[in-house]
Parts: sequence; C-alpha cells; structure tokens
Amino acid sequence: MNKSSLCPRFEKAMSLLSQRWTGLIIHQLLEGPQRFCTVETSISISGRVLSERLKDLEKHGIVIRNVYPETPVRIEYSLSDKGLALAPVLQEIENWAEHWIELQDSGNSGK
Amino acid sequence: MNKSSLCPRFEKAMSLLSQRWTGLIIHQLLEGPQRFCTVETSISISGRVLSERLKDLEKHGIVIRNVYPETPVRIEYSLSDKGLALAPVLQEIENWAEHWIELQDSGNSGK
DNA sequence: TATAGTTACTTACATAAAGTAAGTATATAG
DNA sequence: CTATATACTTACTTTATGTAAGTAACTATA
Repeated sequence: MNKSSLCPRFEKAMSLLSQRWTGLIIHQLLEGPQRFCTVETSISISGRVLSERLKDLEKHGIVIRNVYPETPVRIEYSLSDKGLALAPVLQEIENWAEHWIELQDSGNSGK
Repeated sequence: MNKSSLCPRFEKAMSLLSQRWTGLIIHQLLEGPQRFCTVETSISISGRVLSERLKDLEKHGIVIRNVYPETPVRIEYSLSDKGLALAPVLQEIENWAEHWIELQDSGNSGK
C-alpha cells in the first residue's frame, strides 16, 4: 500500500513509457516527422494500436499531429519539445542494449 | 515490413523494458535487495504478475534470486550487473518526469 | 497434536489490452 | 462510375493482467 515511496511524477512517466509500443513509437519519431503508415510499417505495430497510442501521446503533449491540406491531404506526426526531451532516455536504453543484450539466446550475458 | 531499420538489440531491450511493471520492479530493486512481499506492496503489483516478471527478469540475467536457508527461509531478489546497468535509464526517466510531468492534469505541459 | 500465522508462491477465473481483418471517409485519377 | 491511396474505425479473437482463493513449507502458540 505504500505507493508513497514512489515519486508521483516518476510513476506517471512510467505508466506512459511502460505501455507497449510507446517507446518504439517515440524512438521512431526521433528520426523526424512521419506519416501514420510509415510508423506502422517501420515498427510492425497494428494500425488499431498505433492510432490509439498516437492519440494518447498527443493528449499528453508528447506527439503533435500536423495536417497539411495538400492534395491528397498529408498528415504527419512529430515530437513536441516534451517528446524530444525523451531522447536521452532512449539513448540510455540503446547504450544498455549495446553492452548487455546478446542476440543468440535470451539468457544472461556473462559480460 | 522494414523492421531492419531497428537495431535488434534495441528491439529486444524494448520488448523487455516496455512490459508493464518491469521498469518499476527494477527501480524498486535499485534501492537494494528485497523480498517478494516488499516489492509487491511497494509498487502495488499483483503477486501473480510479480512472480511472472521476476522469473522472466531472472531468466534474462537481470534479477538474481537469493535463497537464505535461515529459519524461516528468506528469499531476496537483487539486481545483477546487467540489472544495475539500467540505473542510468531509470535516472533519465526521472529527470524527464521532473521537468515535464505535471501532476494536476494529464494534458500537455506548457514548459 | 491441533490451530493459526507467515512467506512465497500457484491456480482458476474475470476483465482489459492488443492483434487481425474488414470496413469507412475523403480525395484524386482514369 | 470505378479504382486507388491514406488514415483511420469497428467487430471479433487472442493474449496479458487483475483478483481472489489455494498450496507448501515452516514457526509459534495452545
């Protein structure tokens, strides 16, 4: 019951970032603004869940939905400053993965 | 279809870390070795899922299960070097949360 | 010896989240 | 009018998680 030991900001951040796909979507958008179908195929997420996640991330001010009334209309998703600020988090995960994840099996690394 | 754009190590790391509770469990264990019930109550996770996660994290060499044949037997979970190496990731999430997460509403921060 | 308590789980079942596939809306091209 | 494309939404299935009860091993108390 002592959830009090956790910083509520951290807890909120974790509830966002520990959702499936959220990290990969942000990582993908760090490469630049992209369309729905680009993200969809890049990370092999289902359209249903991508739609859900993008709406959620937009609601949290992490992702921005840009509509270009071209012909045909083009919609691009990009990261806000809040979203771009997550770059160091993803970078640290990459660093860790480089050092500690082995590809052959999923067992423990002896490094 | 082009999953090739993702580093497979990173992808593997994300599939672990983006599971619900994984981050909070590691964050909790960064405070030191702890018993099952301590983790359970600290982060309000259900015993069923905690058991599942600890087994998975142990399998991946991130968590170590220490059995002390005392009376009564004491079982403590701690982080391996691989697990301890995740500290910078959690730290970056904390930094981000400090700067960008507001507590009142879940909307976008204007910072 | 019987009863109850504690820890670390496991099992059975219910609900929530995610995957799959088809459908809709809007627009252009032919 | 038909076909194509993008960005979704909807209906349905599968998987993950939550809840609550149960089990195993041991201790403490009556």
